[in-house]
Amino acid sequence: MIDPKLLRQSTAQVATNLARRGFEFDGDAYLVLEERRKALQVETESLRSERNSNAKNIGKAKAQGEDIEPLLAAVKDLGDKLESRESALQEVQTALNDIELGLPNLLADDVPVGNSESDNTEVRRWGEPTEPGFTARDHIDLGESLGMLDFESASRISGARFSVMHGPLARLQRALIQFMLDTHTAEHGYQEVYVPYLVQAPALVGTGQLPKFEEDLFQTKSETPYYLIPTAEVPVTNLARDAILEADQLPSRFVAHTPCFRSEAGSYGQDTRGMIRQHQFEKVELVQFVEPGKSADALEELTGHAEVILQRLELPYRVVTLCSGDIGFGATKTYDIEVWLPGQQRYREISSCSNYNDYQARRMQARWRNPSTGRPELLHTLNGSGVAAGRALIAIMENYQEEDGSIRVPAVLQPYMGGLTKLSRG
RNA sequence: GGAGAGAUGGCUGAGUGGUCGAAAGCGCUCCCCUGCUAAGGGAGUAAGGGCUAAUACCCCUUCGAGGGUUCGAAUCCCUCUCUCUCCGCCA
Repeated sequence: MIDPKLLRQSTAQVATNLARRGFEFDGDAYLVLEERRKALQVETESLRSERNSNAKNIGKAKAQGEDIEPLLAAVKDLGDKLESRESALQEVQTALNDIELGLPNLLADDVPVGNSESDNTEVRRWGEPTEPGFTARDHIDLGESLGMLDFESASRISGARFSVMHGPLARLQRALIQFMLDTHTAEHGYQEVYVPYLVQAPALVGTGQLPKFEEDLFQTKSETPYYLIPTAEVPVTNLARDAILEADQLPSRFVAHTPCFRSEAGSYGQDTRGMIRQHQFEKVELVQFVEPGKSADALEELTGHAEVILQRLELPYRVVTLCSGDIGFGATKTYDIEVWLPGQQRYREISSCSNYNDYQARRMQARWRNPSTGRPELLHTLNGSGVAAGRALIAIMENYQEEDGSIRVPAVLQPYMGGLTKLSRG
């Protein structure tokens, strides 16, 4: 959520910033509502104040044994009047809140303007695109011919956009997850957390998936409705909900491995084959809570933590800054890390690292106590994949393939594979 | 799933219709006192919102959540959620 004060004091600037995203914010309509809110709130509160002092006087009079009938008469129609103002105020506040929850975050100044993925700007590259010296096969071809990737069973069980992995390949994904968790906890200062995979609506409102993107989520039919998490960002970031962290607790870094569930509504026709875009995938997620003012640096650092994983896996990648038209709803700035996939002859997203500044914190009331003011203030939240396990698995398969269709195991993962150095048929 | 108990400020815990945003204690902050330490004395110490140039006043809201009764609710009524204890079931 954007600071409501900023919204009403600098409406035009906000609208200009949001326009870079192609988001149209009707500032005038907002200000009309805001004026009504102010008038109604001032009126409502003064009526309440009047009622309170009357009630106090009645109490005093009664205690002294005086006749309270005239006082009661004087207060008679106050209740009705107050009630009508309260409900009018409530209505306006709900309308304002709906608008505010529907606004994307303000963009950082250095986010490039653009309309689509093609306008993202490359920041750096690491490694050279793998040249196997033969025609590279894609992960589907490789996995199926190894007998380790089984889309047929998956579709029989669950339909499209699921996969079944067998034996060493399934283990390789587990190895990857272990390796990533170990690296982030031992070397990057993250604390591992285990979190619920089913969450309730307020958690998703907090991180920004709701109310606007409900169609991307799976929901249970239970008596209390739950949503399956689309990312660990949701439960992990909500750890700070309604909290006031002390200054010495910041920065606070968490890492979690969870499955992620996405309905992928609207993605039909894209990446329909293979493991690139599925309803269920595994991800290791990094989340940070930091002091405001330090989040820009923290984003660089967090992105670096994700990059380390790819470097250790010796997977070529590049980092791009998402442009204003491609960046996510709640982010103020996002770096995508794209890994080279020889089977597709292009870079594909494997991690997305975002700074949300106080956008999520405001929705969640996630605060810290600023020692210089002594007051609770909103903190800043960041998150990034560190990295998506399913896609990392694809990247390993395609980048480590041999001409005979076998797949070498990256050196850093071999200890997690019981010393196995190669995935091969039979 | 069954039975019972409970939810109050950073913590413990009082408060069953009025001056209660809330006793007392602990903790914390500041001041005083005291060779040092220990002890002692005093003052302060919730959050959100409105108004505002203001983190100054003033006002509103909040005692698990939501509704209701009332001139007035932490206190009475209803619904829900969560926590704890015991039983059952289970990984």
